[in-house]
Amino acid sequence: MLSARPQSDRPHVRPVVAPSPVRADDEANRLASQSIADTLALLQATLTPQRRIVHAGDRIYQSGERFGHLYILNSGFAKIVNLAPDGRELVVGLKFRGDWMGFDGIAAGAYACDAVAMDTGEVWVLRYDQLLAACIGRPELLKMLHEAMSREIARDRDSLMSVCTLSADARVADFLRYWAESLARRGLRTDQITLRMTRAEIGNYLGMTLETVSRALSRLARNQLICFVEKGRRDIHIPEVEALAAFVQRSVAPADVVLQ
Amino acid sequence: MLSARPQSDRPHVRPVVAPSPVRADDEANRLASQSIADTLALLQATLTPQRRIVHAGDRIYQSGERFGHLYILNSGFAKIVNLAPDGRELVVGLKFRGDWMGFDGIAAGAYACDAVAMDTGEVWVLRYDQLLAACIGRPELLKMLHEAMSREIARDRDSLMSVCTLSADARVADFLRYWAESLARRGLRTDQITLRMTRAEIGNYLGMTLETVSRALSRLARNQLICFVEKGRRDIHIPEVEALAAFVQRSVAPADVVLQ
DNA sequence: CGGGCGTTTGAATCAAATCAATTGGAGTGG
DNA sequence: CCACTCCAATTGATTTGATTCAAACGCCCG
Repeated sequence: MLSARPQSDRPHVRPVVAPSPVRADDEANRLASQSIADTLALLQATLTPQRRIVHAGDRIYQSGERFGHLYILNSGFAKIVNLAPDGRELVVGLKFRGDWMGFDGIAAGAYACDAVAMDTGEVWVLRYDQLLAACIGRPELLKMLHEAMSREIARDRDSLMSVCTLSADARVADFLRYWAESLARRGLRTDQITLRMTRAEIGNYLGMTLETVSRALSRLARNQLICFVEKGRRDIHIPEVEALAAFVQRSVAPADVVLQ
Repeated sequence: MLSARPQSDRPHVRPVVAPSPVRADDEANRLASQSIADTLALLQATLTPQRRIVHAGDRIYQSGERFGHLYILNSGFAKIVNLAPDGRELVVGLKFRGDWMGFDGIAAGAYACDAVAMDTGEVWVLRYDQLLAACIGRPELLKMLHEAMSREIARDRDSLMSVCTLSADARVADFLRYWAESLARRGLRTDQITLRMTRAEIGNYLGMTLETVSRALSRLARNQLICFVEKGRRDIHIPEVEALAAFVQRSVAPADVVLQ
């Protein structure tokens, strides 16, 4: 567990000062943010979806419920919880502004998961049949729908990749990176994020126990990749998102770079 | 691994039903098989897809390649391999007759994975734009497409569930169960299956090492849940698929039922 | 026949789970 | 305001399941 001296071989701990105020990614994020806004605007214009305010803990839809609607998060955060018939439950996805929910119900005619709000927010409700009807003659709507489904498939595979190939520390780092990146793409600040999940939930999402999550976070903090913001350990400050990505990379690569 | 806490001690211990020669599942499988055949027939009738013969090891599409086509397996087996920029690679999906491939490319405009044939088979190639055009005015075609994407999303989540909540032994058992079930749904015999993957590949798919796969198989064989067919350890005989499912269930549940 | 690969199995090691104790903040009620 | 509980989180000690390292076997094929 305790290995090589830290200080020397830690090129990633750069001074907290932002290197350059405008990075290449910033433009990409601006575009992504705009794209999400455009999507929402188009939906609103063509379908005038029903709006629904949700609060932390509210179920947007539930496993077993008859499929009929798709949902889009206009604000807030949500988690997707997969339920096995035997009682196992697992957080299989996190949703942010502009994300779609409910695709899993199309094939079976009933939802296979619960979608649970993690914060106060607004959900737009679309009747699936109306959406399909609206898609006829509006190719951009269909394109949008397919892209959302495609993104979900690609994202799920990345999750699988993460749990199958990364160590616990790297998985937690990757989780934080993913969360921060998701915020960045929506034009939100990423230097300080508020996790809306307990350690137990994070662990459930990442396939590890809550103690392991806690230890991993402590190690990341010890190595300056993150730091906790004053009272409570829910708010996390990330000086450099790139440093987290770099850490994940190194943990995969040959080297023996380990957290102290 | 982690204990995806069973929410309560729900006694789901269903009795091991006496194996009647004609099970309820048989009818479901016949229907599923018919549905796959219908799908293929419809596609052929409306789009006359290009047919392509592939052999084990052939790439159906490759990561990075510009997206433009969707692929449907008419016969044979294929695996989907996700590639991370850092070189990690992971089998994230298995495909059987009637399965679609290439959805992951829609959003990004380029495929994110390799699709690799594991056997000689036939792939149908559809131009995505033609498919979309054909969907206008043929709702059943669009329905079919969406159901395929939905199924993939649901399946990916089940995979995640498997790697996150099951022990190595249970994961291997669940893998065999899934493979057998996939064959059953296509009207193929399931009592004896030929794995088209090495232990290393299985391990990669399940997030464990090849040695662990080998040990798990040995334990399953020792407990009569499977047995190897004469020469070579590629062919596996599964006396009762339900027994594998039951084993997975038990390994999740409280009890201390463990393989010898 | 011999080489190469895939597989099996054993022994040692290690990362993460489990068990257990403690802290600390948030909320409640006297 | 403090005493109290409750629950999330941290941290340490220990156990355990899986990986790693290593050796040997069996099958296929030139």
